[in-house]
Amino acid sequence: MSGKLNLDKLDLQIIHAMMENAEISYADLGKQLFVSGGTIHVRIKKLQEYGIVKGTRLTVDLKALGYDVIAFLGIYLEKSSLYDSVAKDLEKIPEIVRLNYTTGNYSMFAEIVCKDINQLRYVLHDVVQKIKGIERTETFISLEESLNRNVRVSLD
Amino acid sequence: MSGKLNLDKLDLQIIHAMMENAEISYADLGKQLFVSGGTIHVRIKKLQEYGIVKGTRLTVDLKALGYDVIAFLGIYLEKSSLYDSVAKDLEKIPEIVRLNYTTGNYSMFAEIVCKDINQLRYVLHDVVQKIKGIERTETFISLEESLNRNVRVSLD
DNA sequence: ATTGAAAGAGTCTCAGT
DNA sequence: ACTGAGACTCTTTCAAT
Repeated sequence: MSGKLNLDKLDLQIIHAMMENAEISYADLGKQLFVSGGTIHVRIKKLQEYGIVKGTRLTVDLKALGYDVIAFLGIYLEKSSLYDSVAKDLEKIPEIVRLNYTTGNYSMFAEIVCKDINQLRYVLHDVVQKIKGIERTETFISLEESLNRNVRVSLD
Repeated sequence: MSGKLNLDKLDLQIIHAMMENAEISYADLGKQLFVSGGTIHVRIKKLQEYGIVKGTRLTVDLKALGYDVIAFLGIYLEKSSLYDSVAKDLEKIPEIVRLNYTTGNYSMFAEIVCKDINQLRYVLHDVVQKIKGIERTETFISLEESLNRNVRVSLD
């Protein structure tokens, strides 16, 4: 299921190109890679079937939509065995957009997007802190996002 | 430039729907929202011109592509005035996919994607640690990603 | 501003190689 | 497997409202 499948150079070139520009047409991408648009189509279909290409996601200007606050949460659990249960509770909070189980200081790491500081305070104090199993959290508010990009996949 | 523009309910409904499913056709989205496909098209063009909709991004299964390690870095700077210069150096590292200037313990927060632990060690020790202005870093390796989604934009 | 239809461009399928 | 062409679908434009 997971692990590396047998992807050839063309597969990797397609992924590489589409991670830089997801909107390129099959015909144009084919020209760039010296194959037909039909071949690009077949390969992408295969990559989707394998679950390697999961889909596309709309990227928006959150600030312009009134979402002014991005924050990161370092979460301490009472017992790390509570991860699954806490994760399930955190997933129910729509403002939480990312959640990772991590090594190091914190048991888990979350990212949260809010309209303003008041909403952040509400979510942290009245929702997150009431979840059973969370001991305490540390909040890092983003003052500026300088980078947010796809990883550059190598061709080998 | 930034700040809220005059977006009406339809604009927000379009953004809301496309953040859940970026691949829906204008015709289908129009049916769902009781307007024509042409209207959807005009609105999306406007949202793109305003820079509210920035584009789409391909999402892939990084593990399947051999990128087994996601880590978060808390970065301490010697002086926080060095942010811009350090940010510029970090941007040159292709494995760094995200960078935020933050309040709290760390001066900045980065996300890094690597093929394996060896590559992570190389990037941290031989590249990141050699950047002028970085005092030290703390590394949080993700053992599991339980959530990675778009924020759910509200319709008001 | 929105519509509906026509033109243009892209995706998808398939027979041939 | 890849190609090229045809069928199909989607995007884009535009005259009318």
